[in-house]
Amino acid sequence: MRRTTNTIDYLAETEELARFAKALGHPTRIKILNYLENQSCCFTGDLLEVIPLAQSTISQHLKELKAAGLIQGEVNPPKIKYCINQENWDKAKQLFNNFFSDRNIVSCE
Amino acid sequence: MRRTTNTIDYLAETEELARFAKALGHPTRIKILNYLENQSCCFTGDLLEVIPLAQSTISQHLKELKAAGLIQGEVNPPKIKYCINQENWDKAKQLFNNFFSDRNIVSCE
DNA sequence: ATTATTAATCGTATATTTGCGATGAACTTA
DNA sequence: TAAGTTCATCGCAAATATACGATTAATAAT
Repeated sequence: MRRTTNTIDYLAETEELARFAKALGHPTRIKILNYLENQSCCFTGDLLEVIPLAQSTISQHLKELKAAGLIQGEVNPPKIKYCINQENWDKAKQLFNNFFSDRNIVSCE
Repeated sequence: MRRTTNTIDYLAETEELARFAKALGHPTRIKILNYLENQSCCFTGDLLEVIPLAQSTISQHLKELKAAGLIQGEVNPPKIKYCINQENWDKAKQLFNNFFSDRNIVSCE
């Protein structure tokens, strides 16, 4: 990409919200998170039974969710147990909540 | 992409949420929406003063937000007045709210 | 009619995302 | 030690996203 021109200064909150939103921006990842919301935790193998994608593809989605901080993995040899990262989950919840609540409805011009 | 193998069947709600999230997944679009939340409406020109990107780039971001249903444009020659689409805004708010609230916290395994 | 203003769209370049199969790493079990 | 299980990572292909400048379209003002 040719963004040589500018490095834009966004508010930290703006970037954080965008990062969370981006992580949520794929139906497979929503489905994974919905699964985790109900199961509290899961292993990659569980997801393979629920989502018809290659193991490597699901692993990549998990990696992204982990990078965004929404989930965390805990080794439980030979498996890895994935859970929602409650701290960041709450942070994301807060950010989205604020975002949708800040609306200041006034008549236009 | 090589997704010849499967067309995955997601819940309508899942796809809808992912679509909204994807639209929010870029700091420029968050900034635009934050601007609209406070101003109620704006013209593309207003945004050019606030965001150091080319006019065509901002126009593209507006197009995406419009495609996601989060904003709407009303011709106000020779300008175009953009506002938040309240109906879909509320729908998105509801979807995110449900998503973050559905968490069923139980001990693991 | 001509010019100015505003914003969309086109064409292009590059980066990122999504997906797969194959392979590798870590640990268990036989 | 050898084979099995589980998951990450690599390498690749194709699609999509991001950004820009140039152009076009629509309307207003002169």
